[in-house]
Amino acid sequence: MKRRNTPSKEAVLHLLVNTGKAMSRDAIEQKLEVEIDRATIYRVLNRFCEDGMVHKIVAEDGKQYFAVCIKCDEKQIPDNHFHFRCKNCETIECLPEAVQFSAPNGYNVESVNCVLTGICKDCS
Amino acid sequence: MKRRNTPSKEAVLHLLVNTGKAMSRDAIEQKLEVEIDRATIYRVLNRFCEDGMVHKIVAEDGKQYFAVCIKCDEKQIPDNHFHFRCKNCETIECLPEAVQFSAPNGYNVESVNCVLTGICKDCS
DNA sequence: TACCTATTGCGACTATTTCGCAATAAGTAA
DNA sequence: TTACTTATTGCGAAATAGTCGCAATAGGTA
Repeated sequence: MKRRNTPSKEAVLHLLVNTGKAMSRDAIEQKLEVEIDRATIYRVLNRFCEDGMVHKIVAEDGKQYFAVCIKCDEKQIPDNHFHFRCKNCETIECLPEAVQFSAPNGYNVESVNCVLTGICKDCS
Repeated sequence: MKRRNTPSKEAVLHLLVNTGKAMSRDAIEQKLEVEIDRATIYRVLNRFCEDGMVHKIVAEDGKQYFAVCIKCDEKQIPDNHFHFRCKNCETIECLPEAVQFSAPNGYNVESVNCVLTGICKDCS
């Protein structure tokens, strides 16, 4: 299953890189200058996740948010950092702080999904 | 808006207390002996949340889970502890460990939603 | 240039959660 | 007990997010 370069992939990736925050499919679709189908956006994003270029967070609103995290490569578990979701500007950003936890004996943690919700620096 | 006692409320609350884990509306509906409407279950659960008897977690699957947390009263922010979601038995439980974080300056955290996903003690 | 197949767009579909409205019933007071 | 107020319920409809199958399109390679 070799990947191919397409305008859709490039547009979505550029948008994520430029924004620097985690975005929902909805936000991505609105900010895109090209028009891309809903299903395609999801497929592109999920492919990015599979390839480790992007990570996915699920916020308190139950929606998926996708972000290119610059520091991902440096860590073993890529997305074990906190995320901050601003209720005002509706964005999610990756916080530099890593999530510290020690699961009880017998619990095997495979992934971490930590979102702090509130008002961000720019909005307060 | 005074609350009234109804069989539906009692049934849902008893189930949550007996189970001791966080349950989705789906799981609640299946385990209930009485038949209660979907919408009613949601309304009952959300009322419990408003009253501080129950807290809500959103997991990586985007679904809402509700739990009576015994230790809630002892803390200021009620649900700032980790949750563990088992991919095998499909349950979510409250872990005793509190979430430690320090948001950057200017960020105002109002709520915390931290879910660790993996295989729980009973399933591994 | 031709070919293989990854990718796209479209439409339909599932699942979760919410909402409006009329009917029911819990709590209170007479 | 009876009457009354209104919180609560059930039902149907609807909003929203995300997925899937299929035919058409278009990268990449030979």
